[in-house]
Amino acid sequence: MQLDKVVNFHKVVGDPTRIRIISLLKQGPLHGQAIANKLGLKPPTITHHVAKLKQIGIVYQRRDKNTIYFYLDQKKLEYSANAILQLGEVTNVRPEMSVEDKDKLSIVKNFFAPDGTLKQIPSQRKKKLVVLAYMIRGIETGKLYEEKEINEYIKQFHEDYATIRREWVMNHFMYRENNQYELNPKEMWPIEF
Amino acid sequence: MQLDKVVNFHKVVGDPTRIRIISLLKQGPLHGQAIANKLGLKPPTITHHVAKLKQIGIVYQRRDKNTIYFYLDQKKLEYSANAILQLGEVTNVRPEMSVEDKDKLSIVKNFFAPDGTLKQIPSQRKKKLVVLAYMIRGIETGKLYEEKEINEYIKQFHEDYATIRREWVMNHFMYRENNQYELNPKEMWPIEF
DNA sequence: TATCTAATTAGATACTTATCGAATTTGGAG
DNA sequence: CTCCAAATTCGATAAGTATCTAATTAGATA
Repeated sequence: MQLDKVVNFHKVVGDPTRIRIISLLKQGPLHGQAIANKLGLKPPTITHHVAKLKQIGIVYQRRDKNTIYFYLDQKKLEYSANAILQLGEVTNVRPEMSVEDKDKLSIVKNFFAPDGTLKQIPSQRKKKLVVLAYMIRGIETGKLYEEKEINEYIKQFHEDYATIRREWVMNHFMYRENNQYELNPKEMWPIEF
Repeated sequence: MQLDKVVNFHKVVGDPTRIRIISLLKQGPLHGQAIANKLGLKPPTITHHVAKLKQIGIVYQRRDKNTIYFYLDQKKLEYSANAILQLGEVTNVRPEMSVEDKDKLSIVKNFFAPDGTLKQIPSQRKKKLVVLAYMIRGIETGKLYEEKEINEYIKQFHEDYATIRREWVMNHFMYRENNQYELNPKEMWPIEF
């Protein structure tokens, strides 16, 4: 049961300082000192709170020189906020499919040529999901992609980018909103990877 | 800003015992002792937690003889869980319309006959909302109504029940799902009442 | 009215945690 | 290598709170 996860999400979010940080990051990424200034708090306090927000996965960071920028993962936030609504639901058997790591490895070996291209799209659902998850590794969390970019990226594996792109969206690896694409949090994937 | 409200909601929900109570009540109403037994806790502890759940409006109670049954307000839970997602949004100017109490009173006096029937449906938006909110008093929180029941209820005020029913749904006083109707939490109403 | 049951209140204890100052670490830049 | 700025870790303090027992209240029934 992911009951603990739900509890922890709300415990973390149920703090005025952290809600204010979330509000700030919603407008765009910020670095630690900037957050501290805007909230009238000291850097150690920000580290403390951001650590908790990272722990529940709704904030991630990227480094630029000496400065670390913190980003809000809106999709993950949305997903986590809604988890409480499906507490007792039968559809709670996520991940739908559990596959042994060694099986994943052999599937990948079978379907990809030595040059890294995909020989064919598997027709078996399980194998298809493994291949889809494998290929999506290069897509970054929190980044918005144009359809063109996605297509270009997929071409390194296979010429039929349209099918693969559609499979990604259909199987909740990605999210599509007015022609832009975004990686979904792994919790939404139909398979562990 | 309802920032405090959002914080408080998550603070209250971010506790394992209270999440377990929510899960229990999701399956149907229960009285205090029953909850205490199921969770292996003492009655005072349940009182403590339920008080908090009531305070944020997701639980309400109804008395039957000496026993008090606690109910989960699912719609309110849903609404509150999603509030965090609209934190910085412009649409945050709820309630859309603020009306003085004395104005409400005179609107009600003008539009309702001494026998309690509605003389006519106001065309002015503000007055219409006041009248709609006034008539919905008799609809109970958390109860599911068939369309027929709603119609019968409205007829005590006005013969054109279809229009009034439609107005209630359009203005978020009620929620409709596969031909059943349910009162929305007051936070969703376009007016205070 | 007296009595019974469920619920609540009050007070105590133990545990958690938000915040800060001081010290340390990290990763460039000169 | 040395210096610098940003971030983190550590330890202390103060505030908050989940849980219990014991005592009290609220409502119904006889």
